[in-house]
Amino acid sequence: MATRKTASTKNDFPRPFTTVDVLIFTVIDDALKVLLVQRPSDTGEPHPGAWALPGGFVNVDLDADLEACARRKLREKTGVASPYLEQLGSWGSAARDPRGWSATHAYFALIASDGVTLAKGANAADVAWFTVDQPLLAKKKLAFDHAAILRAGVERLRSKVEYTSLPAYLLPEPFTLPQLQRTYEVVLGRPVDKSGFRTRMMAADFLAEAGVVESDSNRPPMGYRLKDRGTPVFFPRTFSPRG
Amino acid sequence: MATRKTASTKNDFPRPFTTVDVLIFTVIDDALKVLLVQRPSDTGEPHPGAWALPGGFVNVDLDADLEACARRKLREKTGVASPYLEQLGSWGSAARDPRGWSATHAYFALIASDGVTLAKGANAADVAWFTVDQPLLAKKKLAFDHAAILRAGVERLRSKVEYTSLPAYLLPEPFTLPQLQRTYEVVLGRPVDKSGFRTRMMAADFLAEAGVVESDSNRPPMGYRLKDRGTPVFFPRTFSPRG
DNA sequence: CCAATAGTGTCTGTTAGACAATATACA
DNA sequence: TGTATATTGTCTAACAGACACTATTGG
Repeated sequence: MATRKTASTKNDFPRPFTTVDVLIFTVIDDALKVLLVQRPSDTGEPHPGAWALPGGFVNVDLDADLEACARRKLREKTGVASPYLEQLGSWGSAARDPRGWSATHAYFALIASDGVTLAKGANAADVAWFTVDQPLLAKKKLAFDHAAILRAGVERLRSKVEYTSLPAYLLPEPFTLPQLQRTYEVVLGRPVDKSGFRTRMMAADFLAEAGVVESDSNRPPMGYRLKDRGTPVFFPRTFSPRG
Repeated sequence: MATRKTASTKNDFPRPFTTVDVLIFTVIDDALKVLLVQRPSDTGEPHPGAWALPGGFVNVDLDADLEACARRKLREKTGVASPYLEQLGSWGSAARDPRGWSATHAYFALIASDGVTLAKGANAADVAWFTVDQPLLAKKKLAFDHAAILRAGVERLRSKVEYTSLPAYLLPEPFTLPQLQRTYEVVLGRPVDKSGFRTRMMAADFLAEAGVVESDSNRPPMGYRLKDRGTPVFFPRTFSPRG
């Protein structure tokens, strides 16, 4: 980087805006949800009143790095401090923001819906969960290029759920295997075989028993916690290892 | 994004630098190579004389978007216009560049080594291919955080090679199946079974016959081209489709 | 006919998906 | 004992890895 043609060290050329946006996913009522915020209508900023991903400019004084910035946004909106957080990608162009050349760094977070208190502003309706479904994804109503970013995030999530333990981050601990299976099914949008699912989960060896959990009725299920919340598990893949 | 606290529309706060860096990979002499450029020693810029990834500041006037910027860097260094290009991720922090808060958008490109003419500057040795091996990856000699970016890129490449047709972009067309297999083996760093490899490639149905190719001796192999250079093929994965 | 590489066939252990059976609670 | 959910077991078709074999060229 930084092979500048001029011998000057001033670096006084136009700089794009740098922002961070966060896709915050959870599961509520057997549906995948994403957090959106409504943009202000009275400040002269772009896309007044439109729904957008939570995010904003990198604060050079507050944010040590991009991920810290993403965590700050998440904390400000949900109060959640320790989510699963992954970088999704970046989107930058001259056209995406009417104020000028801008580049956003998108992250996506997976959190459990319990214990989340949405941070409302003056307007009580300016932060809300939206169900991730065709209407939301097809609708072009989101601010900026946030619809495209959301589509990319959902695609990435669905893709990774096929071979990782990511859905476990969408549930409060302890959770049961039937709950986890339902979460997989919700994200994937298709049923999963019970027996194979259990075999797979146990073979991955990432769950620790946490005692039987009480349920509404019938046989009480075993509760589980993640052995290591820090890193998700990857299930075996194609081109399997050989000598 | 852009939920600024002040009602001002001036956006006149400090902006980080925005750069793009490109990991340019190819295969030469049965070894994976990456292109590095040597930083100038006489302009007062950071890391003088150190090797670095090709890249630099986004030019708000020249670059319509981030990918266009990456393509420009690639073209300037190699003359290659149509590589496989994929976004790798972004790295941004207050500390990574001594000149101030900066964020770089990293891309990685796969190109065939034939027909590449390295763009040399005044110093003929300032652009060169480096073999991607333990010495290079372990050495902390690269400028900025480029060693970390390189490690991430190699990891991503190795990972995706397990289940995609990416290595095909490292070869000039037409290529033969033995050549392609050798390329897989070079990137993966382990042997691959011939029969299974062929079955897999043919089943993926992404190669078009391009006539028998002459070789040094022995039985001449069939040459192939990609049916669609635009999109790589993904081989089947875990959690295979069910009704 | 031999050597060298290209390409195909076969065998077998493993596994994922489908589905059946059992276990454990409450009413 | 009945019912609903949790959990485990079984059966089988498909497939991947290992390895052997055939094909085609040049010498």
